[in-house]
Amino acid sequence: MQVTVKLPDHKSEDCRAISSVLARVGDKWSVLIIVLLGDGPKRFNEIKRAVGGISQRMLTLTLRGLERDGLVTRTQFPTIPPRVDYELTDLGRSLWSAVEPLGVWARSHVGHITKARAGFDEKADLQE
Amino acid sequence: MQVTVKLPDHKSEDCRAISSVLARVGDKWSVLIIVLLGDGPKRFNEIKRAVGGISQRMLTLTLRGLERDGLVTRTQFPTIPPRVDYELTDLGRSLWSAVEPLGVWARSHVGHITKARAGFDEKADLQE
DNA sequence: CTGAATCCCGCCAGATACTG
DNA sequence: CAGTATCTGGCGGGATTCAG
Repeated sequence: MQVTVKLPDHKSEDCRAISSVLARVGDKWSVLIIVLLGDGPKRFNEIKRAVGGISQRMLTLTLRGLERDGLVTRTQFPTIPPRVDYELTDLGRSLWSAVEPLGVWARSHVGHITKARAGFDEKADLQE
Repeated sequence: MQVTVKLPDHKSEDCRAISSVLARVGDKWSVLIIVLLGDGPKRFNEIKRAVGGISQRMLTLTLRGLERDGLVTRTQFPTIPPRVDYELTDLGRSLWSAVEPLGVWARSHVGHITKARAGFDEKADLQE
C-alpha cells in the first residue's frame, strides 16, 4: 500500500503568487488598515489617526495599493470639504478572515518568540 | 436585544505584537524557507538552490533571524567540508500551519487580484 | 561548504510645502 | 479634508572577497 503525502506541488508560479500576496500581507501597514476597516468604512484622516505613526504619504500609497488589488473601495463625495470613504470589499473581507488565524497565532506565541529572542541574544552576547 | 460583535480590543501592544510577527511572515524569504523546511531538514546550499534568487547574504541573515525567533534550529556537523542542517522547530511548524490558510487563500484568489490590478491599471492609463 | 566582512548603489519612507 | 509633488537620508540587499 502506497502512502504518499499529496503535497500541493510547489511550482514557481505558485511561489510567485504566494509571494505576491504575502508581500501585501507583510506590508507594514496593509493588514493594520484592513483590520481597521473590518468594522466599517472609514475616512482618510480617521484611518490616519487610528493607525498612528503612518505618514500621509504612506497612507495614500497603501490605500492605493489595496484599492488596486481590489481589497478596498474608494468612494469620494463631491462636497466641500471633500470626503472620501474607504471600505473593505468582499475580497478584502475574505483576506481578513484568512489572516485571522495568523493573528491568533501571533497573540498566543509572541511571548514564546520574545523569550527565544532574548535567549538567543544573551548567548550571542556571552560569546564576544 | 443587543447585537454587539465582540471584537478582540485592539490595544497598541497587540498591534505591535502582531506587527512583529507579520514582519517575519511578510519578509520576502522567511515564509518560503519555512515552507521548504516543512518537509524535512535541509542544508544551507540545498535551501539556496531550492529557493532560487536569494543571495548568500540574505539567506544567512534570514536563517539567523528564524533561528533567533526560535522557528528553526541550526545544527552543524564538525566535518570537512562542514555541513549545517536547518530544521523547523515545533514553533516553526505551528507557524507553518497558521500560515497555510493564507497560502490557500492566495492560491484561490490570485486570479481575482491579478484581474483587479489589470483593471485598475487600465483605468489609470485611460485617464492620462 | 558555510559563512563573515566590506563596499556600494538604488529606492523607499519621512518631512515639507503646495493644490483643489 | 484629502490628497499631490519634490527633496533627501538611511539602509536594505546584491556583488564580491576573504576565512575556517
